Amino acid sequence: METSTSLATCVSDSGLVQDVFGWRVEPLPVTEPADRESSCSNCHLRTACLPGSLNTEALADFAALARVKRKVKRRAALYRRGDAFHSLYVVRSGSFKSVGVAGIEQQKVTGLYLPADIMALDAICTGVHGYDGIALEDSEVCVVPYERLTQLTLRMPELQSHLLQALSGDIVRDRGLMLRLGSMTAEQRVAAFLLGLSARYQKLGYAGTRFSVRLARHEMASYLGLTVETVCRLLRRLQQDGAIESHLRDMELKDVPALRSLVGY
Amino acid sequence: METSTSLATCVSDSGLVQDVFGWRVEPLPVTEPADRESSCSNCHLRTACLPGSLNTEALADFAALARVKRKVKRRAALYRRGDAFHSLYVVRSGSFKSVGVAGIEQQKVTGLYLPADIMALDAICTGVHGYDGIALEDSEVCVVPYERLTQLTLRMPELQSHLLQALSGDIVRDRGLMLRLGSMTAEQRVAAFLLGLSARYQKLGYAGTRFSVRLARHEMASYLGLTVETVCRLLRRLQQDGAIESHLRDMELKDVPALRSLVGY
DNA sequence: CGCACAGTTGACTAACATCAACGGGTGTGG
DNA sequence: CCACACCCGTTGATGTTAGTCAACTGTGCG
Repeated sequence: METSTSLATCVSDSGLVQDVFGWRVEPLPVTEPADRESSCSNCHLRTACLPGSLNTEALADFAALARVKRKVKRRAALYRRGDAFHSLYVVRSGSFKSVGVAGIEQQKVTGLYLPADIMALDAICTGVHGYDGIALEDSEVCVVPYERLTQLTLRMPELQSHLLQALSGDIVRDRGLMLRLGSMTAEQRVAAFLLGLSARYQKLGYAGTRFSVRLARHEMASYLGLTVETVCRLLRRLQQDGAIESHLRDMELKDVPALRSLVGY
Repeated sequence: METSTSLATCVSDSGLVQDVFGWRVEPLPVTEPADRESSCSNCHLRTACLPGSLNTEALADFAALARVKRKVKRRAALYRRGDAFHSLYVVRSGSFKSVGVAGIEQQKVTGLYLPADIMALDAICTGVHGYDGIALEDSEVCVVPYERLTQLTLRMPELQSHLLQALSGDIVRDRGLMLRLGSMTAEQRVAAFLLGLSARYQKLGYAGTRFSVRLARHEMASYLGLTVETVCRLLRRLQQDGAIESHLRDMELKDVPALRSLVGY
């Protein structure tokens, strides 16, 4: 059971798919059509999502395209490194991490995906998934078949524009993280990570000062290019300084300006 | 004068535009139409470039779109952080770096662009350039107006596909660098950087074992998140170990397997 | 209830940054 | 064309940061 639901990310209730305990599990075999009426038109994430501000008829077309949903249990894989790429995935509820390999069997967390984030954009260029996509909690995604999407975008300039923006946005985010990892101290990285998460949650309509980091300490460390111990120590230091309150994965930002000044903005 | 032309990157001979010495120079005021006949159809970079394998008539359309070239003198800016985004740029000859700010007036090199690379993809999502694009030598780019490009892609599925792949490829590269910066030692970063450059030059048809790093030491250091001194020391170490031969910006990879094993592949 | 693992803390170490100094190449101005 | 200055590149000595090793506690799950 996940520790807390302080974030209330509408985790789907009925888990239909069995998962296996542990890190090495098979990807779920097949996609499953959605029985419930869950079109894009009545999705609370719509404005933040790919269809964005499409008009109603265009929205219907897109909704038909993204009709198939898929549930993924905690720790299960949505896709695996090496799998053939066929679809993009939009996080509908829950959260995911992307995991790559760095060096000899060194796993490294390369991305964190929250609701409305698009996964597998990096696989477009090669046709093969370059990273594992692992659910951090019981989650659900909208499956967007890529071939059909690119056909649809030809008819819908706005959608094409959105897709290009999404890809570009990913580049911006990656490059921002690069800047961070390259030339920031460990403390700055941690602070920047928390501020970044806060901003993303705010965009989703949450408060942004209280949230749950869905990553475990070692995942967080991997993501930031640090060790578990230093992450731990730095969180404690930030807490002692009164900048945050942290208990396991629950975070509360108590002094955002202090965090900002740490990062240098 | 640039130190060497060991790479023979067909730098255009006649410099029409005056540049100003130093780091802070004005962006070139206007684009200039190409007088010479320099269509995509007879460009030696074509297969590696955006149009890729378009058929002849489609190629003509694209060539018309990208007809305008622009020369940029060494150290001059193709665009500046904050400039409105209107066009993508494909490097035709020469090379560029993208420079961002990290913290308080800390400049950081975030990208290195060689011939056939597309610049400013990150600006699509915001409509504003997020980084300075600075020529590392006298260079030339093809100007690709973004609005017109997105209109053209609607008629040309292949081109749309190429564009999406290019964007996705950028994500892959960024993420690869992230993996590097995050969890590699300084020596590994340097080795990985050299191997990466080698691969890119090979794709352009060069040998890949002898090339000129167009970045100065401090730029290289910035790009890799290190200091000038450590980059220096590590290059020396690699040279002592017989893995490379380096004289200023001229590099020769003498033992690629050794470099690979350092990085862990 | 107990095991396994996540999280935390402390002592020590290695890696990299910082500070300082110097040769040499490059670009500029005389 | 030459001289000077500046910056690039390099090297050594020292300092600080974060990684490593080890031990312990807390938590969740079987």
